[in-house]
Amino acid sequence: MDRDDILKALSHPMRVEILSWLKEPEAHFKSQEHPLDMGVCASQFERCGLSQSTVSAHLATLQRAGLVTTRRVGQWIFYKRNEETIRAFLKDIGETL
Amino acid sequence: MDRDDILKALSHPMRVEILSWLKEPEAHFKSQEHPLDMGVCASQFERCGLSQSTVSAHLATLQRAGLVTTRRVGQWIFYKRNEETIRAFLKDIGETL
DNA sequence: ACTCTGTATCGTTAAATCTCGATATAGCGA
DNA sequence: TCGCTATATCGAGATTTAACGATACAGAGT
Repeated sequence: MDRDDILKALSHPMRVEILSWLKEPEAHFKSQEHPLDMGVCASQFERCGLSQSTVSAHLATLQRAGLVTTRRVGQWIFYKRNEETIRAFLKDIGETL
Repeated sequence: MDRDDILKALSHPMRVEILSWLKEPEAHFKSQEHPLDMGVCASQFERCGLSQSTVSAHLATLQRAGLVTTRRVGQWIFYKRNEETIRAFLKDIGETL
């Protein structure tokens, strides 16, 4: 849990929004072959209007910061919030600020 | 209270550290003519090793985000945490993430 | 082996950020 | 008014970031 890395990751509104969407996948991501509790398929995030490569880069940034975890299933990669890291970060930032 | 602006302001470690220092001014800023509860004099922050102009820019960023307030007294400008905004931000980010 | 789909990576361009020294501005005091 | 101190702003260079299209890679199915 690197606070600076996480704050950098959160410094782009789209990445914050992605994390927020992942709190309630069923509310924000409708049609997906696999059950949503496996995670959300990467391509689903293109609904934000950015290109596939840009979305991929944002997801990679979130993963490097430890805010999401990924799981490959066949040709798909599913993204989930990393609740543990997120909780640790919120605790840390709450004590620091 | 603009969450995106605040997150951008917090995306530089030095600015987070400045806010942290301001939690306990007496612990981090020793000799100052005026009482520390007026705020901390801008020049005090140069102890971080950055140049005067760079420190000034960081302080301006924090102020634009509403994280600190300033008060001019004579030729000095005193910086204080804006506890209200900080609290509001922590509440907001805790609910968003 | 070939193709299709999903995702990552590359290369590039534009814009933003960080840092500095130099300069400008503002207020104090002689 | 002049000089001194504190702070802000300017201009420039270096680095980072964001975005895109194109391409590479990986897995599934034919």
